[in-house]
Order: sequence, then C-alpha cells, then structure tokens
Amino acid sequence: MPEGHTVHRLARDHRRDLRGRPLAASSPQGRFTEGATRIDGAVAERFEAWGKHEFAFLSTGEVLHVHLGLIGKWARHRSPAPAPVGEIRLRLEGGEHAWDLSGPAICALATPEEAQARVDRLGPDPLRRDADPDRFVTRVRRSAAPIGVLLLDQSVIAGVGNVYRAEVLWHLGLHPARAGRTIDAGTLQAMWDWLAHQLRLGVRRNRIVTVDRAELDKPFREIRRGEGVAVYHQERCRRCRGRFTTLEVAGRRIEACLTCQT
DNA sequence: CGATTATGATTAA
DNA sequence: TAATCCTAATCGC
Repeated sequence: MPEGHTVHRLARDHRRDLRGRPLAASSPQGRFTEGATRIDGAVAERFEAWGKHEFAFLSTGEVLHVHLGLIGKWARHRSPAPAPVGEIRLRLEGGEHAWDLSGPAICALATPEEAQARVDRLGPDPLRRDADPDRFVTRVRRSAAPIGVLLLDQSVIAGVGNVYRAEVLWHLGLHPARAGRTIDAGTLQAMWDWLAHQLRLGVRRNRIVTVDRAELDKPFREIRRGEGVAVYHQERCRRCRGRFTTLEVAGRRIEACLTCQT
C-alpha cells in the first residue's frame, strides 16, 4: 500500500480531519492501549510526513510516530464510527471522522528529539519543498551499489518504494543492477525530477499512475491497483513490446526490459 | 482452508 | 541471505 505519496496524502487527510481538536484515542485490538490512553484528550497540532514516516505532534508534547510498513493501512470512517473490524491498533476520532490504523510496522509515542533523529537518518524526500536533490545525486555518484538497491535505501532518497523504483528505472532506460557511480549527474537529476513529479501526481490521485492519460482507457478514479503502471508486475515493455524479465534486487522483485534498460 | 502474496524494513546469521 | 514482524486479500487445491 504505502510509498511516500500514500503517507503524504494521509498526513494531508489527517490534517483536515483531526488537527486542532481534542482526539478520542483507543486501541480496540489492545496492543497500543497505553499509548492510546496518553493520546486520548490531546490535540494534534501538526501532522508531518517524511518519506514513509508520519508524525503527529500532540499538545502533550509527545509525538505519535507511524510507519505503515508493507501491510499497514489507515481506514476513514464518518462519525459516529462503526464498531472496529479486524485488528485495529489505534483509532483516532476527531469531530466528523475517525481513522483506524491496522498492521503498522511502527505505532509509537516518541519525544520530538526522537522524531527528529528519525528524520535525520532519511535522505531527501522529493515531496518536501526543502528537499535537496544534490544530496541524492552526490550519494549515488559515490556509490558502487546497484541503483536498484540505492533507490530503496531510505537514507539515499526517502519515499521511493518498489513500484516507483521499477517505473523510474524503465523510464530512464537504466538496468536495476547498474552501479550508481556509473550514472551521470544529469541522468540522476532527471531521475529525481521524474520521481518528484510522479510522487506529486500520486499524492493528488491517491494512487500510482505513471502511464500517460492518453494510454489509459478509463478515468483515474477507476484505475485499480497495478493498472496504471508501465512496468511493475507487467508482462511486456510498452516501448519495444518485448517481454520483461523479473529480477530480484535488494531482496525485492523487479521487472526490467533487457533491451531498453542498460 | 492452508499457502501465498503485498507499494517495508530491521535484526540475526 | 534468511528470518522475522504486522494483517488481510487472493490463490490454488
């Protein structure tokens, strides 16, 4: 579910639904009861997304830190919220809406210093206005590691996941195993620009659609998971019509066109 | 109905 | 590289 665009979109939606009013917090599943008790009655003053991490700064001085991991989800309900379904780690109720969190890799209360320490370990996030692309370019240019590994390393660039990785490498004609230091700075800048643009579109649409509008046969809102992509879990290259090869890079599956990606 | 899979990441070996 | 964590949907038999 979550690459950076999802988390930034959630922060935006949480801001709209939950900011500036006392929260009712609970842990229906029971695995975050202590934390929920400390949140209950507090006001969330600020929501921030950094890469795939989300932080809610609370009036108590504590920070709620959430990372969805591979399978985490937030579900939105209109108030009054229905009885929780499934393993709901945390329910946050604002005025009009409630949000249910399930399956997070991280759901914890932290100090502002601990939250900042997390952020400090991340590379630049193309979805943040103050992000510095040169940090990304320099880091990749200094590395002998495959670009397919570097793109998933959150200390190199924050927010990119397995889908955007496959898509951007194909769009730029780069093989996933290509060593970072063999890619010229101009190409890396283009990679950053493409990712920044696509991640922004991802936030707006709340889904990953990298295929041009003209090539789609239906409106964005009807595009389902896996339908709007050119590469990820696809069979054939849209450029040369050849079959994609499935590789494993950084322990994750990735398709690549061995003709178009060198 | 058990096995597999998933847009993630850390820890152990 | 492998094992592990978290949860739910989908797949194969």
